[in-house]
Parts: sequence; structure tokens; C-alpha cells
Amino acid sequence: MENIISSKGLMISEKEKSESIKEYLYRVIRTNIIYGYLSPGDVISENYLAEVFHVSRTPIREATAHLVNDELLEVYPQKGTYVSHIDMKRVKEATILRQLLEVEACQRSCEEITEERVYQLEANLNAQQFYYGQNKLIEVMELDNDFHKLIFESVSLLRIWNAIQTISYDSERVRYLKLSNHFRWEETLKEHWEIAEGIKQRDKKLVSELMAKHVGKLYEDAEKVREKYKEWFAG
Amino acid sequence: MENIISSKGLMISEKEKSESIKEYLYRVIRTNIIYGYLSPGDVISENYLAEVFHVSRTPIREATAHLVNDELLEVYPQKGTYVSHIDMKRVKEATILRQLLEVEACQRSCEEITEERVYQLEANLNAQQFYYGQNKLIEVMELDNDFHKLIFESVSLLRIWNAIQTISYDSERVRYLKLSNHFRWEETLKEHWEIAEGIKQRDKKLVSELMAKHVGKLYEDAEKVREKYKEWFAG
DNA sequence: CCCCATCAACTTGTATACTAGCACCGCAGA
DNA sequence: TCTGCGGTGCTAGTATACAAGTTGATGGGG
Repeated sequence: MENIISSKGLMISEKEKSESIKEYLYRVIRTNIIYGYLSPGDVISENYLAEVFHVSRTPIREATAHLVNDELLEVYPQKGTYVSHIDMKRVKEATILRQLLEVEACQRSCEEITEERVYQLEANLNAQQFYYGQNKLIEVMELDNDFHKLIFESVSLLRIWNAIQTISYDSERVRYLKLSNHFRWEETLKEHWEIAEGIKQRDKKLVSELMAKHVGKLYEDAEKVREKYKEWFAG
Repeated sequence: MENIISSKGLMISEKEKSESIKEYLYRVIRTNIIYGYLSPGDVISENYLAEVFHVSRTPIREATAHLVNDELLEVYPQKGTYVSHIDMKRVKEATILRQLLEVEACQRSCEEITEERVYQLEANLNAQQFYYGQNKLIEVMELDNDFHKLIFESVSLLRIWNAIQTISYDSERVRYLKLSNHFRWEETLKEHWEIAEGIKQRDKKLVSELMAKHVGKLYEDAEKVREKYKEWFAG
């Protein structure tokens, strides 16, 4: 992936041909927030974004409306648009949601998953290790997401995966802060390997415990991250 | 609630002062789809909607973009915008999601709920009975939703409730078809009363079983509804 | 009669112009 | 120096104009 850091300090990736301008803008702005190129409290007016991306305000507005829905942006009419702060209540709800659903998904995958997909899980973890060694943290994050997504995909629950995403963006920001501080990473990868191995062995009970623990730890980690980056958090 | 059926056959409710035009449009168009004033396959061009609501295309576009995200509308550039068909796969995923989360919520409510909220649950069910007697089905539907929402509210999991909603709109359409055919309604209300009573008695085990059964039945009912309204369904 | 080309009437996508409202800053007066 | 008032420049909300593309009907030629 080739990302360009613009003069405005934004990371601007290439537009895919399959996506419309508004989808492109949504994706790019969202990743800039999650990966910290836009910090909580930052003001980003529509005119400013329109200038940076060389498009009119119309697609910008459609993208920002989506991001408001995701609670990553807050729009105050006639005042401005701000990057939201991370809300621990949101992280908590996302954790509860994920614990229940990821456990369900990996239990089902113990019964339904194919050898091919097990291989994909293992390849994914190897890739994570590789990119982490190269300090390519964004790639590591995306692979981590893909790992979990692969499990949902293996049991045909992608819409549920997407529903999880829409309330997990604050957790994503926490995970990236955690990752960029190299906090507990080796341990986290080990948890992934254990889960993959458990699925391979189709041990539902073991996998459930591992996954519940794995997801649950994010909230604990979030508390620690909050101490260091308290200005990123609300309340 | 005063709803006006426009000359175009749309049910147009009053705009609340607290909501913006785009939020109003989103709400009205969504309810028109769920309550069958707009049927799967219907074409609704942006110009058409702009004319009906006496607004420009800009807020219309923002509302339709949201509805595309909800998979209630499908937009084909330069061709048209269509009301989507009900997808049983979506209903299935929503059922799985709800079973897990509603069980979790009502278990928590057994520990946390206040007497005040228990009273609200009971009042809600009485109101459902009343409006059903008056054949005010839309009010019944909204009260049914409020019943479940109250439970999530009682345990501070409203974001999870909202996440459920975003993948449950097909289920909503099924529920309204079911309701307007007076299919299994008395039984459904009885299930609600049992759940409310179980929460009041704070019997976690009983409530979990009842709720899982209650939510699970929607998918079975959907199969039956599909036989009668097969043109409403995809595939 | 059938087929193909052309054109007109739509559609959504994008850009731009205008409106309304808030906030800040500087100036004037006490 | 402090206070109040008003202008100015910003914001997002909305309306409109234009661009690009699809569809379907119509009419002429084989």
C-alpha cells in the first residue's frame, strides 16, 4: 500500500477504481482518525477537506455524515466539525458485543471451517509477525482485523462482523495507540496463535475461553492507554 | 401520532423540531419501507422524493445514503434507486445477533433493573394490547420495539441496541407483515408478558430461555411469511 | 415484418452559489 | 481599564446548475 502524507499532515491513499468518491473519502478520513493523523478535538471544516482532496463539498458532506453516524466526527451546525474523543463507555459496549459474538463465531468455525481457511489464518499471523518486524504498524492492524474477519467469513456471518465494526472504531483507536507503544504485542500475537491452533483442533470449549479472554483484555488495555493519552479520551 | 397519507401514497409524519431535514427524511422514508408504503422493487428517484417532500435533492441524498447503508435501498448510478427485497440471510444473521445480545441484556437486567422500569415494561405491554384492539398496528410495532429497547436501556447498552437495529430492518419488515396478517400475535404478546414477569422475579435462567425462544421464533415466522409474500423476498 | 441506429427523457454524481447563524475581535465609551 | 456593541469572517445547511451515463421508444432501412 502506498500512502502519501499530504502537506496538511493527512495520510492520503490512492482511490480504488471500484469505489465512488464518497466511499473513498469515507475510507481515507476514517483511517486518518483511527491511525491518529487526525486527533480528538481537531477541527476539520468541509471547505478544508474539499481543498485537500480537490473535490467539492458534496461528496465530503456524504462522507462526514457517515462518520458522524460512526461517532468518529461531531458536527455542530454553523460552528464546525470536530474529531470526537475516545469514549470508554463505547469501548466497554464494544467489548461486551465482541465477546459474545466472537465467541459464537469461533465456536461455529470449529464445526464449519475448511482447511483452506485455517491456512489463511496461519498465513495471516505470519504476515503480522513480518510486518511488525518491519515496524509497519498499519499493516499489522489491518491484518489483525482480517484475522477476526476471516473467522466470521468462515461461518457466513459477515453482516454481524460489519455491525460490530460500526461500534468498534473507538476500540480501533485504542488498539492503534497500544500498538504504536508496542504494548503487550508479543503476548497478543501469542493469543492469536493459540486461537488459530484451537480452531484447527476444533476444540470449541478451549477456543471460547481463549477468545473471550483475548477480546476482554482490550478493555483492560484501554484503561492503561488512557492513563498515558488522557487528552484523547472524553470525560 | 398523526400520519398523513400523501397523494403519492406515502405516509408522511410531522417533522420534529429537534431533528434536521435529513434526519426527518431518513426516518420517514425508512418507516415507509418498513410499514410497506414502499414495496420491494419500487423505484424512488431523488427528484420524485424532492418533489413529495418539497425540499432539494441535497438532504434527500443524505437520507438515501443512510438507507443504502441500512440495505433498505439500492442505488444504481445513472439508473435509479430501488427499495431492496427482504433477504432471508439478513434475517438469519439478525436473529443470531439478537438471540445472543437480548439474552445477555435481559440477564443483566435481572440484576440491575429498577422497579420503575419494570413498571414501564408492564405499561408498555398493556398499551400494546390496547392499540392492537384498536387495530393501530404501527403503534403496536413501535411499542414492541420500545419493550426490547427498555431492557437494553435498563442495563446501559443502548449502543448495542442501535447496532442491532442497523442489521434488523429486514426483520422489521417481516414483523410488520406478520402483524398485519394477525399471525401469532396473542402468542407473541404472551411471550412478552412472561419475559417481563421473569425479569420482575429476577429469574435469569428462565428469562434467558424465554428470550432466546422468543427471538428465535421470528426466523421461523419469516419462513411462513415468505410463502405468502414471496415477491417481497430476494432470491 | 424485423432489426438496428439514433435521440430524447430520464437517472444519479458532482460542483457551485446562496442562506443563516455563530464567534471572535476591535473599537468606542464610561 | 473594563464593558458592551457591532462588523467581519468563518461555519454548515440548503438549493440549484451542470455533467455523465442508462434506458426505452421511435423511425427508417433492409
